[in-house]
Amino acid sequence: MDYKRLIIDRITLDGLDKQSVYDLITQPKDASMGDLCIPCFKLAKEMKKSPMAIADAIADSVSKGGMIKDVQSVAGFVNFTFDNALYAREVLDGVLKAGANYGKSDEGKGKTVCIDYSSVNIAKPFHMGHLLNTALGGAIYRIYKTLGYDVVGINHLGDWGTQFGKLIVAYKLWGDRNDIEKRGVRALVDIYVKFHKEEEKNPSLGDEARKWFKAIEDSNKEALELFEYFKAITLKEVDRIYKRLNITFDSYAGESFYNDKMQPVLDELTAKGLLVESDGARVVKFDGDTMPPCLLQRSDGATLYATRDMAAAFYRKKTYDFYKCLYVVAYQQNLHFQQVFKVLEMMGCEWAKDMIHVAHGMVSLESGAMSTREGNVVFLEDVLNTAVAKAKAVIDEKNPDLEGKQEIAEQVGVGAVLFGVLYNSRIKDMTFSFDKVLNFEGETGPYVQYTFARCNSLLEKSGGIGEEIDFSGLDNDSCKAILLLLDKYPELLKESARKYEPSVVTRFAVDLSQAFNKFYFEYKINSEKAGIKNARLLLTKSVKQALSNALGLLGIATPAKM
RNA sequence: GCACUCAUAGCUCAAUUGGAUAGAGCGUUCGGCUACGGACCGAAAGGUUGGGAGUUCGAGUCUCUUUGGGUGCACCA
Repeated sequence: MDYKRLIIDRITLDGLDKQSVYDLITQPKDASMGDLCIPCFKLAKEMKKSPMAIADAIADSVSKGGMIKDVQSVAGFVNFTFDNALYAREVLDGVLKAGANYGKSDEGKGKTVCIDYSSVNIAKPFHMGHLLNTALGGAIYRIYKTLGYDVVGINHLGDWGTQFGKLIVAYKLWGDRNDIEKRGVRALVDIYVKFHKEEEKNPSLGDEARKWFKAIEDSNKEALELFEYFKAITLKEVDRIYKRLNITFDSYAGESFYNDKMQPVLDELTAKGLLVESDGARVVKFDGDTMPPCLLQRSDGATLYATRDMAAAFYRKKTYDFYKCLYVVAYQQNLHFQQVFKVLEMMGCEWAKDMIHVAHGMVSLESGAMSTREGNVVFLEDVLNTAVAKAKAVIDEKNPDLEGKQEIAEQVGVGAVLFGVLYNSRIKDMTFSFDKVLNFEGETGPYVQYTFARCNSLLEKSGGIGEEIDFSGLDNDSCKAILLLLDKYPELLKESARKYEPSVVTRFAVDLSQAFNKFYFEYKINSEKAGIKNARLLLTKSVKQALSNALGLLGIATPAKM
């Protein structure tokens, strides 16, 4: 229900621009002030009256009754208070009728959003940095889908470049097929690290690597076979991780996919006179040197990262005709995307404005920045496994007779890790530590899951929700706080999408859990008489539903018991 | 050097985008199990929002400046 509209309709004051008043309506910071308010300060200029006088006049003109129980003018604010019982019925009805669809919208109908995320590098470990990226992309993917957009999840595989030459050399020197079959990417990483160590002593290895990469480009049979083999090994492992994280993609078109799609881009740039030679290489320069030039072709004719992204942009526009194309990539690459987007704009692509770099912070270790070459990485799988083991230990201690312990431990452990990386604004850097990941108390995934299980348990033990409902059982501050949160959820989802910030959803889940747990301790539910009990059960059921919807968007499971 | 970005409680972070007395969690101290699930709840302590100036009815939020951290600046991705 649109309560803002309701308020507007009740105001009978003349000479008021109702639309601008509508836009001013907001929730007071302090709930004791009321449920919605109009700060009148902005109206003061046009109306040439003091904010206090305007607030007084508006408040006086409002007819109370029904949903609007009270109106107060305080220091330039008009504060509206709802009738708690009516409001409760309205909100709970909305949540429960919609069920799993609560929060859904059709604002994205007919619009396609491409999301480039995860973009794993072949033969490199999937570490905590990738998790932040992947979890963000996956959540944004689901949030946009919920808002009615057609979403295309793209895993822009890092499956091209000289590192494959290096890997082939390393494999031929030290590779052990059995070991690779057994340990997968870890075995590849080991020989990759070894290559870089040996290369320092023996620089000719680098030439050898370049030779092998050229062989891949020339479709040499042996080189191509090994290349495909490394790719298969990596994808198998990565798919296993995606499955645990509830991540899916609609396209795996990566760097190698664009090999034959770059020349047309270079041709067009040349035709438009944008591509110029500089020190033997070809670049696009920017007016007034606002940015360093964008390098698109090396002096030896080879293409670069930016060239591939240009080709990918054109391909995506042509294939999907996107409304927006998001790149979930760490802020390290700010300049790169600014350059690529600007070049597109200079080429006359009006859709360049729809390209958005959703930048996020970087994950480092306490021992410094992560580096595959130096072997300073924490494999995500180890993190997940450790978290699951901890969850299992906690279950063994608190709930030893629980059925399906292993599966629930998986849901709780993985949920804790996912929740942890999605809790802060995406731009924040994070230093990974096991202590943080293994904390299951406070603002964490397990806390929210626990609250969900608690709701579930209450409903299970209630013996069902009867017909008789007395909403006065919800007429208290604790319930009110819950209702306000539930009511706000659809709006929060839109905010989350607009800002590309899954943390809005994560924080909602925590806020709602905190509000419910407070209520739970202050009031009895199942031991109350029927009318009150049923009203509180409806509230419980709504909270359970909202938590489930929110965690679902984050890719986190909701075990009924834990 | 230039560009981007961050700075809020001891620590990790919020703050409805310019609104009312800046809020949570962790940690610390104290309290609550005869459990509708203690992975919980309550209370206390903890702040010159890095510093300075400005814009206005009002600034953690906008502008300028300054300090400190992170990142990036040509043939890697």
